[in-house]
Amino acid sequence: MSDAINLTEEQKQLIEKVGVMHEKGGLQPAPSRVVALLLVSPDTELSFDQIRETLNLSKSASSNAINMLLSAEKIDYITKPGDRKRYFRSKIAFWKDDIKKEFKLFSRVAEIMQEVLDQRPDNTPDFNNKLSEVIDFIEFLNNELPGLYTRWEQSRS
Amino acid sequence: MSDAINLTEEQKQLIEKVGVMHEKGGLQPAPSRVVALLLVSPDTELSFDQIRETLNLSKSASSNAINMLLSAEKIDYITKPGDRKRYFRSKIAFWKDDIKKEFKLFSRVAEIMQEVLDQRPDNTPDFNNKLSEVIDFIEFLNNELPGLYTRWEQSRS
DNA sequence: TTTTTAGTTCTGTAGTTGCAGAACTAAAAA
DNA sequence: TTTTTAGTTCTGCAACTACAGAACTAAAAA
Repeated sequence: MSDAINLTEEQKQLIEKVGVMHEKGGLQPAPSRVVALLLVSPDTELSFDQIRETLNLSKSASSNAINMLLSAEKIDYITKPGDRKRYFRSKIAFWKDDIKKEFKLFSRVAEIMQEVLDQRPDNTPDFNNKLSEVIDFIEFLNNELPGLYTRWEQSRS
Repeated sequence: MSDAINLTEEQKQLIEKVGVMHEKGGLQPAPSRVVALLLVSPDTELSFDQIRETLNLSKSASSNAINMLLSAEKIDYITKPGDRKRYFRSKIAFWKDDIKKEFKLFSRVAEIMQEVLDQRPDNTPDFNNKLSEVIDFIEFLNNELPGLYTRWEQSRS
């Protein structure tokens, strides 16, 4: 008997689409399919074997993908009393943390660009000014983020 | 005689750092080094052979990297009268276009998440609401972008 | 105590990436 | 006309990725 989740053809295609989206974001194929499944599946908490059999992955690929996603904090799991299995689920609810991380990467870019600017000669002022603009705008964006959140929350109440 | 640009050890290391930054952004190693060189180099307009020899790349790697960056619009080039060479330079001045592109990718994510939401069952309201929040916030961010630019420009005048 | 469960870890490999080196090319110069 | 310049394209390969399959393991159940 199979643990595989029953999915429509549309749902399977959507998992591929969401999967490819995550691949473009730098995630490997198998972990991408796992996060995609946990977004598309009607049941949002799936066991190792449900994931494995629904996606037709080997045990090793499933294990590696799941552990990868756990340590990247893209998924977590719950357990049920009297059941040894773990039930994995998307951490989509913590999307604000993801966006914060994204902005932090942006800030890191600004830091490196500042290093570049610091060592540039003075005889390329146009170039240097443009570099300075980038850095300045990223820092501005970063300062604006908390305000953006509150304005967003106000806008929907 | 070598066309290689004279760079300090610090500049060479900074090119590696900026290069790795671009690799994390999804660019391949050789193109990453080329954009990095065009940011760090005191001279901002470099010929094919200057790039090639400064970075110790083969001709094929240089050619492929440069053409890749040209079609991605990360670099462009100028020519000089009576000189057959092209002089390549960073398009950092058009950083606003890059950020616009970045936000467009974000919007694409929201679109796909909307597709996911559209087909989800009603019996997972918490999950669905969180998905809806993500979509809503990304759309909000997108609408805010023009306003952010003007406020940034005001903040620095 | 043996068996089952719920995975993890190891080994091998097909496919892909990213480059070097060499051959090639089209336009300009000599 | 021949040579040089400024690249481009082709061929081959070493390294890496991403996975399958099999062996293994620790805890719980029988």
